[in-house]
Parts: sequence; C-alpha cells; structure tokens
Amino acid sequence: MGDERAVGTPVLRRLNTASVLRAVRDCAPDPVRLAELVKLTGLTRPTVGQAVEDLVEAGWVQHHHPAAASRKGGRPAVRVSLRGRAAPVLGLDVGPHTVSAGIDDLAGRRLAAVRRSVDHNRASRLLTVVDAVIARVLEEAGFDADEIAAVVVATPGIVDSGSGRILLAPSVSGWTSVNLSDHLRDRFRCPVRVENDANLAALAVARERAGPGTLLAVQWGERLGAGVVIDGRLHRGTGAAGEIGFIRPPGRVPDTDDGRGPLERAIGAEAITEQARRAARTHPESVLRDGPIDAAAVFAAAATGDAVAERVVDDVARTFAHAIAPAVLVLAPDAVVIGGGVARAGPVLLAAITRHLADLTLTPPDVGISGLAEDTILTGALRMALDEVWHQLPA
Amino acid sequence: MGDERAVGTPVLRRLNTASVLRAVRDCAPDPVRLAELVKLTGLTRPTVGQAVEDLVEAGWVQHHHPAAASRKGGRPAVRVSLRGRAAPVLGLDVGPHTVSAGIDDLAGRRLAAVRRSVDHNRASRLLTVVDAVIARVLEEAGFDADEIAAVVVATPGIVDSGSGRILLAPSVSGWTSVNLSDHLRDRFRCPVRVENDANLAALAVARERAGPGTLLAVQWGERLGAGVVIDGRLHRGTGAAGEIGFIRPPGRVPDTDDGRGPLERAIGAEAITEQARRAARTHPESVLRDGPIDAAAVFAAAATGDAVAERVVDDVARTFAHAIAPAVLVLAPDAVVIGGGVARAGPVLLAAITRHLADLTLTPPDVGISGLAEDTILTGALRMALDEVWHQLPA
DNA sequence: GGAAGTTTATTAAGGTCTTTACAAAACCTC
DNA sequence: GAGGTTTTGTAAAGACCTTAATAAACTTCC
Repeated sequence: MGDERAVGTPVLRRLNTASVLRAVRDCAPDPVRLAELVKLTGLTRPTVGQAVEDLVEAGWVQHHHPAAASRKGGRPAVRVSLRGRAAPVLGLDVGPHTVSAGIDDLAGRRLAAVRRSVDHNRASRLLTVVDAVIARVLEEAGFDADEIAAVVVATPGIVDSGSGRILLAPSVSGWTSVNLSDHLRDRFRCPVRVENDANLAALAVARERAGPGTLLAVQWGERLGAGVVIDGRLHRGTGAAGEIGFIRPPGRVPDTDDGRGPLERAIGAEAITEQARRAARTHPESVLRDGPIDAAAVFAAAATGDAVAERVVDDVARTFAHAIAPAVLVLAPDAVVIGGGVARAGPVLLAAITRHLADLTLTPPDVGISGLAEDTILTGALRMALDEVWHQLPA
Repeated sequence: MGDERAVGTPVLRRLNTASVLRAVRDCAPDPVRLAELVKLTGLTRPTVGQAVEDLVEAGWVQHHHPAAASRKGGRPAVRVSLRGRAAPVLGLDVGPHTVSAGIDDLAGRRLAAVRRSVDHNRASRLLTVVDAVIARVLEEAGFDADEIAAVVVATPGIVDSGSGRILLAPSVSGWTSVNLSDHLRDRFRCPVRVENDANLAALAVARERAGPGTLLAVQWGERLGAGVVIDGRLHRGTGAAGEIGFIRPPGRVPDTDDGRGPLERAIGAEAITEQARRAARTHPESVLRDGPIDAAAVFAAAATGDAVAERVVDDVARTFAHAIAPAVLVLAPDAVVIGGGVARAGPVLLAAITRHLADLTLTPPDVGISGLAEDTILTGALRMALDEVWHQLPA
C-alpha cells in the first residue's frame, strides 16, 4: 500500500503474469484451457500466451498434454494447471498434548499429514517431537527441507509476530525459553512464522466461510482463545489480540495458579464439569448424578431435557455472552464461530448463547460451530503459509 | 484487491500520474520543484514532465511562475503545487445541539467553517439549519454546490453505510424518519456519505497520530460512542461497530426510557454528576457540597485532592475500564483515546483508567486524551471526504 | 474418405508508454 | 562576459500490449 515506485514497462508484464497465475490458481486442481484464461483475466491471447510461457519456464505451472475428453470440435486446447510441487508449504500445530504437521501444495492439496501425541509436555521433549514430526512429514511428501517455500507454526500462548518469540505460554512449562523460531529457521531456507493457535484457527474458519466481513473465531476447550479476522486478514493488534481467556466475567471466579485467565477458570471445559458436579450433588434427580461427568456429558444431558444440566449450560452460555458482548459491540462481527472441544456441545449451547447475545448487543452476530475437524489449527497454519507464498510471487 | 483486469500500456500512465499527484500532495501546501518529484517518485524526468502536464491540464495542479527565492544557481526550476480549489470537499457535523460545516481544499487547508447552535432538536428544524449552514459555508468559501467533490456528514446514531439511512438515533426525535442522505444527494452532484459521528472522530484522531496500528477512540459526553481505526481505515463491522454505550457494566444501572445504553446511564456525564451529588449529600466534608455540580466540577475537585470526588472519579474509571476491557483484550489496540466533554477531565480520570486497565488486560494500551478541539468530528468528516476524493483520482 | 466448420495457436504490424541520451536554456559566480 | 551549474526540453530506442490476419488441428457431416 505504501509506495509503488519506479514504474516502467516491465511491471506490466509482471502484473499480467501475476494476474494469469491467480486465475490458474482459482481454477485450483483442475487444468484450465488457455482460452479460458483469456476470458478470466480479460487479457488478450498473445499476452496470456506470453505469461503462461514465462510461468511454465519458472516452474509455477505445467502443461497437460493429454487433452483427453470433452472435445467440442476444433483445435485441441493447450491446458495448464498449477504445478503444486513448485512451492510446497509446511504447517505445524504444536499443542500441549499433540504435535501435528502437514504439507500442502500450491493449490491447497494436502500432500502429507502427520500427528503424534506427546506424553510429557515439557519443552525439551516437545522440541524433539517437533523435529521428528517434521522429518516424517517431509519424508511422506517426498520433499527436502530446502524445497519448502514457507513454514507457519501454531503454538499456544502469546507470540511476538516480529521475532517469533513466544512471550507467554502457561500450558507448556519452559516453552517461553525455547526459541522455536530460530530453531526452525536453521532447518529451513524459507520464511518461518510462529503464530498463536487460536489466530490460525480463526484464519481457517474465515477461509471456509469465504468472502469479506468480520469474524470472531473462538477456540473453547480447557482454555479459551479467539482470533479476529477482518476481510480475510488476521487482526493482531499489538500482538495479543483475541485473548478472551483473560476477560473477567461478572461474579466470583476461583483463584488458581496455573496461569489461566479468569474466563477460562469460569467456563473452561474443566470449570463446566466442576459446575455440573456441584449441581448434581444438590439435585440428585438429575441424570448427572451417576456416571463420570465431563463437559460432553453435561451437554448431552441438557440436550435430552435434563433441567439441572440445562441450567448449567444456560449459566455457562450467559457468562460467555456477557464476557464477549463488549467485544461484539465494538467489533460488530458478522459471525462468532466456536471451535475446540466445547464446540461439540452443538445446538444446546449455541441456542443459549444466541439468546443471551441478542439481549446484550445491538446487531447480534450469527453464532455458529466451526465445521472443521480437529485439524482446524493445522489448516489455518497451512493457509497462512500459502498466503505468504502467494503474497510474494514475483520472487 | 479483487480483479485487476485488462492491463494495457495506458494504465501505466494512470499509475504514474497518480504517483506524481500523491507526491505533490505529500508536499502539501508548499510548491515542489519538478526535479524534486523525480527523486520522490523514482520516475524519470520525461515521465514526470508528462504527468505534470496532464495534471495541470486536468486542473489538479498549478504552476508557480515566480520562482522567487532560494536559488542555488542554474536554470530556474518549474514549480508546481496542488490546486486546492480543484476538488473541495464539504464536511458536516450534525449534532443534537449544534450543526457545523467546513470546507477543505485538496491539500487539507480549511477554506471555510461555520457553526450554528440549534434550539430545538426536532428533526425538521434540524434539517432547515443544515441547509442554512451548508449555504453559508459554500458562500464563505466561494463555491457552488456543484463544485464540491465529496460530502461526508456526521450524525449521532447508527447509520447504514450503504444507503446512508439513519437506523437509530435516540438523541434527536424523528431523525430516523428523515432521509438525510437523499436530501443531500439532491443538492450535490458528488458522492454523499453519512457516517456515525464517533467513527469520524476516531478517524480524525487516528490521522493526527499517523502511522499504522489499532486505535479505539472514545467519544464521552452525555452519551458514549467509539470508533475503531485499524491501520488508518475505519472498521465498521456489520455497521454498528463501536457502540460502547450499550455495553452492560457490572452492577445495577438505572432504567431510563430515553434510548440511552446501560453504560451511558452508568457513567455518562449526567450520571457522573448525579453520582457526585449523592456522594456530597452523605459526605458534607467534600468541597462538592456547595455550588452547582457538573462533571467538570467533579474532576476539578478530584484534581485538588478532594477524597469524595476522588472516589467518584475512581468509580467511574473502574466502571469504564471493566466495560471496555473485553474489547481491549480482543482488539489489542495500541491506544485508547478519549474525546468529548468528559475528556476535559484530564489526567485525573486518565490515571485512574490506566491503573484499572493495567489490572484487566494483558498488553495495556496507551490511554490518552484527544488533542483535537471541539471540531474533532468535523475534522474527521472532512478527512473521510478527502480520502474519498483521493481514492477515486482517475476520474 | 473428404469437405466444411469450429476452436485455438501463431505471427506480424501498429500504438503507447517509459527510458536513455543529448542538446539547449537560464541563472549565478567569478 | 566567460565558465559552471542546475534544470528543462527533445529525439531515438526499447519494451510491452493490442489488433488483425493467418495457420493449425480436430470433429462432424455428407
């Protein structure tokens, strides 16, 4: 957005070539006829031809010689498609319990994915697992580390987006003293970015929704985090944007010393089960009285109409709604999407939150559940890595 | 960001001409030598020469024949400057008590400004005053309505940014049924935009600070509103972003039927005086006991060390901090800037808010007072109008 | 099996724009 | 008034896109 300096004729070619490449990408995994590109880009055929030639030479796209089926008569079209292997990206999700990695090609196809659980969440052990997982996923996809075009790592805690240092990570002991960023930069010859996991989950959710608008994507499990995506771009603020776990909800909150924030202590997965347990003790008529209680059980009970469970869920929903209402009023997001473990609660929780938010805000956002599976964060990391590659095309 | 279609050689000229025009603008009121533009834009002299020629022809810039002083020897330079009168913009601030208007030229120089107070804040009367103020400011600046290049109107309430309709405006009775946007579009031949006043104030404050980052600018008087500016661009969300007046603060809030939000009823200017009045009754040792009390008096008393006043101010600050803390956690703004009537409270209030926010947030933002005078909103409106003009240069 | 028709690729000429290079102008200083 | 300096102005060259015309390759129909 800053200065667009030194404009000579050559930039035209770069502009147009980029335009053609974008068009090829938008046709994603399918090969596209050259004539199609002419229509898509609005450029003329000779220009497109030149651009494609350049792109093939640079290795970004490849020809599809066998123009097999669906002929309508006429000279067979030259068809090209993205050469995915030109710039594969690596995503990494370093959680307190599991480490997963994935490699996507330029078109967003998943070439490999690895998931490994960690027994002890000590930092040193974690780092070893990270290295092992990276090695495995590279092998599975058949790439050398030097071929990777961008790396994005998701980690819990607060990350300084400039240096990649982890500033605060209560859930992994010793994690802040590990310079993960430098560690990885030694292994790869490409940009390495470390980013908060909730932020990346938000990015993944936003991409799934597509289109512009403001999104508040909440990760809700033992802990609570959120990411803000505005018109497809992640909002970082001074760095710690989206840390909803530290919102102080109304009412008393138990004091703990594990670095969790007030809202996490009030309505994190653990707090929900604890609340249900207390309620079950004083209300033995509830189905919650027997069997082990966890958050899923509470939501299941509420779904079947158990009054005690319903009250707990409503309480949780109200606390959550009150906590985020000020942010919803300030941001006016189009949607609030909930992911993470608690998201499996489904419609019961959703309805309660929607109801309370309607009371507390002027233009209540859509409240929804993230449709993505467990690898939301990993997908977000890969998405951001792809963005990085696409952003610096003219390399 | 969408599609940059149909790139031929002519776009180069447009691009470079725009680049030169930007450079001329950045030198703002001072005329600039042609050779200087060459350095600033990175283009070559013939290119700059051509561009300047085009711009002069189009009326955007003008020559400065008398190359008077500061010669260093050599052929006298051709100097050009922005022809401010080429595209004057009109800003309007329609408040419940006053209507003000201003006209800026392209370089941001204030050519005229008019302010008029309104006795009855009935919508029909207000509209008459608006028309009169517009006529007056046009006359003062010596322009015809058709010459204005952009109009931005600030109004309290929630505005649909697409249609310009006012959706909610409790402070002016009947204001929502007036189609201000259409009314003005009939008078001007240029784009007319209606925007929430707090949003425009935020824009003005953000421009004063300059540079990127996230800003939460609060307007705090009888009512409370805010605007969010991210990297220089106003954030609207679904339309009602920044409506902090409707945040529900902890504790009981008096119920009124005047359309004000809970936070406004709790710590609006009126609520502050009411709170002080109550405190003075039970604490006759306070200096607040004698003389008429208004918000300014409370802050003044607190500044001199009056304990009762100090407690009131601290209460207000705590309520405010608790109310916006969730939004601060989610947005992680670089700064929270307070404007409006209460902003005159100064350091007393500021210090208290800063203290409380430090407790409630992870990366506490700078808390400051808006340095702009009473015409913050008007300045913001003019700023946005200028942006509009600059955004659509290639007209 | 050949001709017509259709779709696409290729090639050549023309125009616009920037760049490079060079010459002219205008002013100051000595 | 000569020399120097800074700037403007002009012409030729290079790069790129576009229009238009031509050639190619394949399907379909007769």
